[in-house]
Amino acid sequence: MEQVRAVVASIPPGSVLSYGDVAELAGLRSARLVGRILAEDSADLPWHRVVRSTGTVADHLRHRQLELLRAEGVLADGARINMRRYRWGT
DNA sequence: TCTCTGACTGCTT
DNA sequence: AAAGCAGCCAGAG
Repeated sequence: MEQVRAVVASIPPGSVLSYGDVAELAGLRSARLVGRILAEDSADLPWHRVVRSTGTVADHLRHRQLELLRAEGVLADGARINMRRYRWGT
């Protein structure tokens, strides 16, 4: 999980990754594990740059996350982010 | 140990 | 477009 934190911390502003992407880059097989790790402690991480593979976000985070992303230039089309455009490394 | 529960994902209805 | 379903990992009771 140290890897997970390292990966998330390395996502540049204006870009996003899906939980699955982070899991893969960190050498894990489960996207859910990534979400669980962030849920425990994401205080010093740019957690808002991690979204679902579809570009949507969990309800309890939707408002705050989209707001933080908007501040970095990642504009959401309603409640969904344009992954084709903002996904990191593609 | 077993069961339940998610900041998830891809596939099929 | 929306809802169901089966894998997925680790912590809590």
